[in-house]
Amino acid sequence: MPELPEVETLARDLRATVVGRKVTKASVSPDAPRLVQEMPVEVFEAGLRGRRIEGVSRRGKYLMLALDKGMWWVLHRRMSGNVLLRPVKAPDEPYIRARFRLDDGNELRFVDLRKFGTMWLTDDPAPILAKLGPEPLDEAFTGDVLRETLKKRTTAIKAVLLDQAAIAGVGNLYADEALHYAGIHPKRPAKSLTKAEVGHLHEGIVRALEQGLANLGSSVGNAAGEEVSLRDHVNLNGESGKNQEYLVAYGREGRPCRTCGTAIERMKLAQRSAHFCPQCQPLRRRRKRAAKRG
DNA sequence: AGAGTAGCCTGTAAGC
DNA sequence: TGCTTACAGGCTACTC
Repeated sequence: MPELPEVETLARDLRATVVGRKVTKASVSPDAPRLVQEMPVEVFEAGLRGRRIEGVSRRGKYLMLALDKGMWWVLHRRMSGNVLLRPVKAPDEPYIRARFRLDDGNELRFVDLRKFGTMWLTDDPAPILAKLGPEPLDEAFTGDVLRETLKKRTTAIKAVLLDQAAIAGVGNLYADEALHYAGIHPKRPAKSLTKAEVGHLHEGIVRALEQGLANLGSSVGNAAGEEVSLRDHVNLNGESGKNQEYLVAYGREGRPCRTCGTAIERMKLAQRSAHFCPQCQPLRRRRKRAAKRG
């Protein structure tokens, strides 16, 4: 699913391909009535027409395209949203919810099986992004910053990692990965983490996200060998990422922990599946020696 | 105010 | 075999 590494990969691909291009036509499918936010679809389509893309950035899981005339095109992929860059004449993929013709013979296609994706056209993106917490890959995001956030929270650490107001851009997959790297059980109350554990978690978050980014994202739901698979994240050219091959926790239920060989377990937490190693990520501190009985 | 959860959405897979 | 149900999950809106 698109989290920080997947959205950042998309932002980088777009920066290399569509900056300087002009949108000559925008059309949103009538079967995606929730795609455009806060304005009628016709206003959105007319507002994008003729706009030049001047820059591409990312905040949390939001993709931001800076347009001329001070406008911003903001996009959130949610669960199954993908952006593809294709020649106008290329055959359609299934589930195209909107298309944006460019002035070079290509078009951007927003493909979204589950229709959770959202877009805005605005002269001020700040309200859309207002609740987001710090960017985990910024230098300003330190172990101390994370410790300040966690010390007030009584809920499970994994629920906090999923809270975009606590840390922007971490979702279910990278939260499981970060907790595994840190050796922390997903159910541990956030405020119960020691200073050392918060340090390990900080390192785990950065490590999980940077590895995902280096591998151009995780594509866990796509059928192997399918050229353009649309059940999960694909990049601008339609290819899957590679990070699913390197995951240590997410989606590995029943398979051996890469550290100790114990079977990875799955549990329900905060209405999400949480994957963890019961040996490397114990809920309670293990006794140093087995208790003697009798 | 923090915590917990229904609902949005559709294809796949498990269960009867 | 064919139908029903559960599941995947980012985020908002809602309740307690």
